[in-house]
Amino acid sequence: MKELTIQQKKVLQCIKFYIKKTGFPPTRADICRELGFKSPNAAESHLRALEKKGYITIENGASRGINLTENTAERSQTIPVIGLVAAGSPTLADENIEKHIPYQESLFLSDFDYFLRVKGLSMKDAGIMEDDLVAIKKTSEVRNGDIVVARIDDEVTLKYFHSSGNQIKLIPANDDFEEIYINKETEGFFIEGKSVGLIREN
Amino acid sequence: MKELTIQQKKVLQCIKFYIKKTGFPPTRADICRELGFKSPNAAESHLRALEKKGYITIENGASRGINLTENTAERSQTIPVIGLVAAGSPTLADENIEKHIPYQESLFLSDFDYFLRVKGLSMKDAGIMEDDLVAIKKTSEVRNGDIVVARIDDEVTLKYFHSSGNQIKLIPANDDFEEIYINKETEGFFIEGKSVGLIREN
DNA sequence: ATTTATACTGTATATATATTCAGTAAAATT
DNA sequence: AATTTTACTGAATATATATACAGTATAAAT
Repeated sequence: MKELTIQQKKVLQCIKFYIKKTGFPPTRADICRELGFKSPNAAESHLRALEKKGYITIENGASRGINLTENTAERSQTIPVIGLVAAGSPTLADENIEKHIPYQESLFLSDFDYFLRVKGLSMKDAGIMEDDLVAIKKTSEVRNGDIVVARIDDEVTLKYFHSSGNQIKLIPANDDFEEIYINKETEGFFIEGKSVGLIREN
Repeated sequence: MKELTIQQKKVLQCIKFYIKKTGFPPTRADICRELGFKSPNAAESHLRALEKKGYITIENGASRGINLTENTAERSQTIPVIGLVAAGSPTLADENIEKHIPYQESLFLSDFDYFLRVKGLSMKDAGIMEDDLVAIKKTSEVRNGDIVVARIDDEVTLKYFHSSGNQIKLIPANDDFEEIYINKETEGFFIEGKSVGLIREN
């Protein structure tokens, strides 16, 4: 889908927010009020741009006849599932996203940013099995004992985190795997986030 | 909430359907068209009745200003979480329900009836840890290799299922636990359901 | 260099829409 | 028995709303 401009994004967000708040879409005048426009035509032309780019449909002649496209509506309520690939970091770039699954607040105790699809059994003894979806919160603030997503150059792994002084240990939960020792200042080392939950689809 | 008449239910259904179809609520005229009324006042008075009974709210003066009440929208049903207690079966009786958590369709591949809070580590090697929530589908149709909720008299356990001929084996996923052998016709033996997914809240 | 898209203000207007008023009639409540 | 609620038709209307038209100005694409 074609990229939106900053203003168009604002208008789209405004529509979503208005629907969430009131249960029905805004009028041109409502959008102007929310975003500070002084002419209804400002809203009108943004709406036509959003329509042209496929983010909404407009029923001509109908009041509040704005309908969020399936993609548009979903994107606000779904969480991406990202594959844990050996090379490449788990970014939210489209090519890394397996699929989207419905999101609900308070599914876990903490909020989170994406699901990571687990490959391999290096965290087996922590009850994390192949193909499990681990809920990841993007943060570099982690504590000893946390299960973290760590990146070393292009390799991304899920391990227990333990730091003492300047040294960091990445500890697997499986005797068949080796511990990884890194220095805090090591180039290419980065903590992507930490696990805050898990879903197994069986 | 006060009971609705047949006609009022029809109008409410009509509103829900219209929103699902178009993305925005209907006008009085739209409702008339859908339900065959010849006067917009027919819709108007039904709407006011629905408002009075608390099923919708109406923003006065706004076109299509109908908002389904939270209860009415019913989109996020909740699913009970049941504790796996040594004595007593996981029924949906209130005293066994820990809490309710929001439910989302298609969270797992199969639908399910409740979550079971896991106690103990008898299924550790299957990646099922203490306090995990196992999504259970109530059924007695299970296959070899399924993880099932089995009841033997008053004891409820989560185990791998394996039957051959008349004999059933309940196999733990932890060497510290023993396999359980039962005859199909054993009194007090019952398959409550099977696992179709798992959530770990961390 | 020219066209197209973005990003608005400002005015005008046909019509889409909510809403009131006047009735009729049957069913349910009080 | 009297009142309220339900369930409409039918007409009227103020206004909420989409939308076209006339501009201005800058940025991006061709």
